[in-house]
Amino acid sequence: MEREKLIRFLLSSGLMSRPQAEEIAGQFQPRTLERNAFLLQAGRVSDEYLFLDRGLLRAFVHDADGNDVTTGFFSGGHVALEFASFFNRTPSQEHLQALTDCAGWFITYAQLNALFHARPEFREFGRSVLVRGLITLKSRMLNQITETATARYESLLKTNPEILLHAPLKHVASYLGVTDSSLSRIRAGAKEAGGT
Amino acid sequence: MEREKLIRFLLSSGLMSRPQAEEIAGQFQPRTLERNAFLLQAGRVSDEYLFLDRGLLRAFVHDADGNDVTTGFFSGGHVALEFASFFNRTPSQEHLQALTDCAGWFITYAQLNALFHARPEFREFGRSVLVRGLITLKSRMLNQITETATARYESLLKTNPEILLHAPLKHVASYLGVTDSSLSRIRAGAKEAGGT
DNA sequence: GTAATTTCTTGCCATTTGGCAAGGGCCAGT
DNA sequence: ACTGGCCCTTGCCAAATGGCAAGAAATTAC
Repeated sequence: MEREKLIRFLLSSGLMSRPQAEEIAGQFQPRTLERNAFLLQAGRVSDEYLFLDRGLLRAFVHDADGNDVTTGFFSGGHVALEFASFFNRTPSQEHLQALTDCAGWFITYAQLNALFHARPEFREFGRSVLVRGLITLKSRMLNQITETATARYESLLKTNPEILLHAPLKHVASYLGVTDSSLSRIRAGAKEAGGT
Repeated sequence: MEREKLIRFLLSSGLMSRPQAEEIAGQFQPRTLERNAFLLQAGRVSDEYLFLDRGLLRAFVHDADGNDVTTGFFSGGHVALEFASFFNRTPSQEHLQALTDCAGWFITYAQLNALFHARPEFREFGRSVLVRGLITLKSRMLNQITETATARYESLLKTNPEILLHAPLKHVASYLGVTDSSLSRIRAGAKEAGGT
């Protein structure tokens, strides 16, 4: 079945049985995005809880000086979502844009709440997604504070190489908290060190 | 009633009525901590969902080089908790330690789940606490990436001055991602600029 | 009250990173 | 095929921050 990846994602939490996962997955609707299309624009309220099957998205804001700052990447097998806007029903600060063609499965806020109400196991699952988001962000923060720019780049290279294949350097740079010229030099340095 | 601050915290989400908040608050038990006492030690599983009435706590880890890194501060009026350990029932990576004498109200994991099950409005509230945690951390991350050390210090000074009153400089420094000597210089500079 | 410990500051210099601008390569649209 | 626009790199120098060590100040322990 085409929803297999979504079902496996629901099961990955260890909080529900396969039949339960299949039934929940049945509620999701297909969603595709072409490269450069926006899943969400700043100022709008997010209404799609999207599980990304394949493709790559990035989240970004415009900072005070008008520069783009990439706040996150979402790759296949994960939920691609601006939690704050979706759950609080408030206008998003962020844009979510496809870096490559994307395909996935979504449910709306109303559907999600109905499912939370009806299915305790899905409730638990929803909580675990939020907690995972917190854990990821926390470890990124710790990495940001304790590691040099070079180490942060190498760590991204190890854990999320697909990002570096599809995202332009400047997006990766602002995500890592360095300028694009610095990242270019870091990358040049890494290549040289690795090649010797 | 002494639980008033907790009740007001429950109400702050706008997700329940006063009688509901009062009844939920009644389930919490009092908790005090003396300065330097640990609410949670790394390696143990957190089992107290603590609302902090007054006092100040800090969360910290030991990084690869054996240095303390402060990952967060918790002040009165907020939940002081290591979400990952509490919700996933896994050993904590972090220590939570009182910087001043503290007092608050807690419920255990079992109690919290029973309440989530029995009271949909408390479930929603629990979710909103998680989402707030994510928002806070995200904005800290953005601040870390886009602002200089000086700006980060000044922003902390504005939004959480109580931290600077009670936490030693080195803890604040690692929280802000600078060395303690740099923070000392930043502070000297700010004083001078402000005083002129 | 005194000694021990921790905390904070400061000087000196090294390292890391940023800012700017120029140039080359590559891709997309016509 | 041409052309304009990104994308990436690189040189030059400036600015920000770190590392280390010494000493003053404050706090804590006995």
